Amino acid sequence: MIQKTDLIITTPSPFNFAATISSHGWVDLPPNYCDAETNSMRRIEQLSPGNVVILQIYDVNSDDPSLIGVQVESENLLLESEKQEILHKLWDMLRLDEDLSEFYAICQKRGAPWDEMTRGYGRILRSPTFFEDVVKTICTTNVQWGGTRGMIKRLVENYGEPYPGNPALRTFPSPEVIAALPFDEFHANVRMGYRSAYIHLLSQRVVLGEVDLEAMKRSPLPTNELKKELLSIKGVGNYAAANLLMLAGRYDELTVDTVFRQFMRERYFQNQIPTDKEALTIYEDWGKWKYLAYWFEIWQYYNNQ
DNA sequence: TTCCAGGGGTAGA
DNA sequence: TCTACCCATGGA
Repeated sequence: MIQKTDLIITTPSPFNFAATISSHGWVDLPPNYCDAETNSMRRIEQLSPGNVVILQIYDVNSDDPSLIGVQVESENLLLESEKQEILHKLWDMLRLDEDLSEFYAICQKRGAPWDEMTRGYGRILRSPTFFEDVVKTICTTNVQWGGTRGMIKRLVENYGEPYPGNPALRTFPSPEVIAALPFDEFHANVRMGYRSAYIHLLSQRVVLGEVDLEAMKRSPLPTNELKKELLSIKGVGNYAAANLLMLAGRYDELTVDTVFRQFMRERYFQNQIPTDKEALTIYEDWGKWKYLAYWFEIWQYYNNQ
């Protein structure tokens, strides 16, 4: 018997749900699904006791952006602890605990167009586990976006836990599931090229306790030291480490990739190709907020074209 | 068919 | 720290 449970999250102000779910491509990578028409997001998630549920996350009222609704579809009536787990995970995914007041104050002082940022922009969607964020980031390297989507889709379809009411809907696979697979089988099914070895190895190291990704996400270490830890993960280089720092809530590094280089060339260098060093000087005075400044500019640039 | 993508690992300077 | 070379995969 399908159960539906409605939950409400009251967010800190300012918050902009639409800007958060469309903040980057993560909303289009399974087990996340974007419904552009209703401006909502769906996610298939496994809870601690093992239950797989469907989360439909939406704006309760566009006039009151501080309220987020969550409709949970499940096979069994939800326990109170499961409701709390869902709220906790969504709080983390939407980064509702991040204090952006210092950044907003700088944007306000700079005036237009930066002051628009203070209308709740800058909370960039992430996954409930850092493992999922690391795997997805590795699958964005040296591949076009369509390729990334294909890899993650195959990973979820092959190895995610199915939702009982519709086995086509699956969760993001856990490191335990991936680590237990024979590598050849995993490699053949996910078709991630050389990335599959990195992800299989990472899963094994997580299961063996050799890498604690959740501790990295919440590490008190200075950014440069945390970056070294991230770079020690095979498959994570400069671009991926910068993306993961951003996902861990640190904005002092920029993701130098083909998107960054093309944007900088068009926006700041009159279509002449700058060196990476030259391009990086553009956001230097944003200090620990570099990535959010870059994110806002590129988000505006491609949404207004 | 060839090219190359939201790069990274490794070896060798 | 920098450079050269190789790396699977699939879309264009």
